[in-house]
Amino acid sequence: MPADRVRYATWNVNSLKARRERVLEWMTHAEPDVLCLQETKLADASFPALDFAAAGYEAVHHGEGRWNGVCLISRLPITDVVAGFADGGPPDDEARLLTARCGSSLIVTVYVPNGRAVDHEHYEYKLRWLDRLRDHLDALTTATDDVIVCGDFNVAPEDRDVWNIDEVHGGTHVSAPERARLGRLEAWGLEDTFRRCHPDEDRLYSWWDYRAGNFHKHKGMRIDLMMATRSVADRTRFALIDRQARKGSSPSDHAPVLIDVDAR
DNA sequence: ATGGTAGAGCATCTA
Repeated sequence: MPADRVRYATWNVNSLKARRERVLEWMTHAEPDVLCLQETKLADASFPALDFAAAGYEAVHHGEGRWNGVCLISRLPITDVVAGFADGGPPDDEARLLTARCGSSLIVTVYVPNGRAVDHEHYEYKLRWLDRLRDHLDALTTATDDVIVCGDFNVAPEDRDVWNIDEVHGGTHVSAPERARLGRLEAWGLEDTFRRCHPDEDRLYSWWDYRAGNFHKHKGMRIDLMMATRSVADRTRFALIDRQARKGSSPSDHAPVLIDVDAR
């Protein structure tokens, strides 16, 4: 990785305890400068910070134990760490949001609530959560800053980001209200950098259900996103979903997404 | 055949 570019990656690992060796191995060949993980399913005390330190990375983790959990792993110095929302509202019961400055960029990693079904109470939580995310950004930064908001959004931006719009369980991930929240983040000043690098390609997914052989049938969705402000998006030269990392024994149900950004 | 798998942890919840 030449020093004139910074490589950012995001990966929902579905338990860092189960995926620790696989993540460390992936890092040795993908060589991200900044890696955000979701669904670590770890308490902070169980986070394997030493493994990442030995590989040359600083790390911060925001977890609760059994579910959720997000972390930020970086070769660049990590400062200004904020766990959860900074919007002035009540604390989130669930560990889904972590913000920090890595070098000169503000990195926000998210594990957006799944929603379960559009008529479920959890779906309302998802919509409120996405509203709060925008307020969180307003509280900490502006769209003229170098900001990356990445992670598992549990929303597919467009119909072409889903293998079959009619088969999406419970109608979540593709509903108009969720996409409207994504649109509000875009209106705030964030851009889907992966889509910008691949404007015309379809069937590019980042998640495949473990069940029913969906990965091998390529029945997936693109729900893991690298959103960034214009100053970052304009310098994004490369974007990739690493499907190789979804193969082999004991994979996560998500593939990592990475982008290379030219240095200023 | 209206399910299927995986991870938490030990009955069932979450995705």
